[in-house]
Amino acid sequence: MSAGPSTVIKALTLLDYFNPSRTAIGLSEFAKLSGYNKATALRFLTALESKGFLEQDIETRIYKLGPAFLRFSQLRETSFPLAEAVKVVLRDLNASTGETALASVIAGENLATIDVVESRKLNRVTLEQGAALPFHATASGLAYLAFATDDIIEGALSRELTSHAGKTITDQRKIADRLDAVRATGVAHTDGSFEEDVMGVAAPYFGPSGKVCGSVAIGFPAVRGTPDHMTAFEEDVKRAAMRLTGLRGGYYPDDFPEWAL
Amino acid sequence: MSAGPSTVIKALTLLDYFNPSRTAIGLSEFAKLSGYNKATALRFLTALESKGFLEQDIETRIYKLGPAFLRFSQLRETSFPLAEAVKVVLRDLNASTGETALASVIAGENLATIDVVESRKLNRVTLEQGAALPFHATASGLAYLAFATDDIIEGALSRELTSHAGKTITDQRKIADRLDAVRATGVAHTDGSFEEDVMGVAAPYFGPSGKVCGSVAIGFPAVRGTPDHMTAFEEDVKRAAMRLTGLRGGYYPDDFPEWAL
DNA sequence: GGCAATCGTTTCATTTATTGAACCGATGGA
DNA sequence: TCCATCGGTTCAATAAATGAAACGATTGCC
Repeated sequence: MSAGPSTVIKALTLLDYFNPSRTAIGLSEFAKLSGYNKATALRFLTALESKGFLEQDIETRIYKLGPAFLRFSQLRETSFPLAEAVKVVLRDLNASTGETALASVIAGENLATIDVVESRKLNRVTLEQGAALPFHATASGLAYLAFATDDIIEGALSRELTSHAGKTITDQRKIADRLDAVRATGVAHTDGSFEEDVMGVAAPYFGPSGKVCGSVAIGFPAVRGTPDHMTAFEEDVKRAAMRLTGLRGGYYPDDFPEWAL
Repeated sequence: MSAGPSTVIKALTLLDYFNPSRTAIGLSEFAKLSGYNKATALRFLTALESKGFLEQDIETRIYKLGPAFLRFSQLRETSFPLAEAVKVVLRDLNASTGETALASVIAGENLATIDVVESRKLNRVTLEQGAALPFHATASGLAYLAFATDDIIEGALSRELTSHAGKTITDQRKIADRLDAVRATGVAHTDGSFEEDVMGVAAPYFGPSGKVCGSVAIGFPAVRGTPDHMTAFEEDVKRAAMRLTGLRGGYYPDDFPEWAL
């Protein structure tokens, strides 16, 4: 059962080691993180750099994400403006709930935050843009997974299920149950599974062929997760996801709980 | 003297076939454009798709640029906000000149438009965002090349120098002369070399290690290229490039004509 | 100031993934 | 109905990826 270890995939995987708190990486660090041989890593890095996907500081020899992303995201947006639609939807979701709103999208094996509109409350949830969201510990991740294909679910859960907080669910069976619940209602909840005293509510949005693309969510301090708030939150989040689905030209899949819309 | 044709580079090169007027490409078209075997192209495409760099419409099987660019450009911007700085600079350049302002950045072997602020005049130059700029026929290209390393210059000029308009310079020696002029003054001009009756003025901007990153430019109808306009335009463009260099945390290289600043 | 660790980089024999012609079934237009 | 073209698959031949070791240059530590 050889998965076909394409060289291209290996090279592109190096980019996944960037995150909001690690924006610059050197050769040796790449080699250590990826487990590749230093020579191999170097060849990948120079290849990526030559196409503008990385940028090497000529003095420190350290690598950063390159200008190609500027170029291609620009290009993608002209033909397929998602970023703008996301911004609008999140602003409204933030306005109606008063909480921090975020949207995520699946890119490869990662669910990545693509935009955040923060709450203006003093006690609020602050998120890093561009961060990867663990599938099993966030509402966004659960909302996405619930409507993903079986092999994606399996792939996501077969990784190590890190415990991020006291209430993180690390049992694969329990997560499967949670996903069933999400499928039934169309929304996902978390309560202290990503960070202590932080709750999340999320709903998936879909693409043109009924394929789930990512999720829309809010995050808020657990103290504000009172029952009456929650029902309002759920409605708002679902509406936001529906709207984004529409703006994206997407369709809900057949197995989506219609009554939940 | 085998150049070592890395598979990774070949795969990433496929992405270069996207442009503002071709935002979706099928397998066979990729194979034809790139000259790769269909099987090879397919393997590259699925690899790119699996990492989110491409997105395949499940019905038409056609490929588009994927969501990974959203993710990584977001990530790049949080640590290194260029897009915003560019927007500000271009708006001011547009305000002071009244003409269409654009910024470009080198990504791999291409000089790509990353942002455009259009003139509000009726008779104006309209540009497509994300388009690749030919080095030899645009002011942006000449401004960049003039301060690039010798091997980049050679690489850029060794490609076929397509004639885009009546006055396009396709003679390599003449272009070298133009580059000398640009080095002396710090600004590049074009007059009808990219499109008839369109003029351009451009200046390079630099990165943290004194390396040229791209250029800032304006494009305008040739009728407005009167001598007094031109001197003002040059000053405005140079100032804009200087500002962008500063915002980017860049430095001018030692061989930059200081009196030109 | 000198020693040691670590950095990025190069080399080269070994291995393994990449390559491409031919083939397949599906789709769609003439 | 036929033919062209689409996306995708197969498999032997081949060419490219690999990794241990070594190199020189910094860097940091005693």
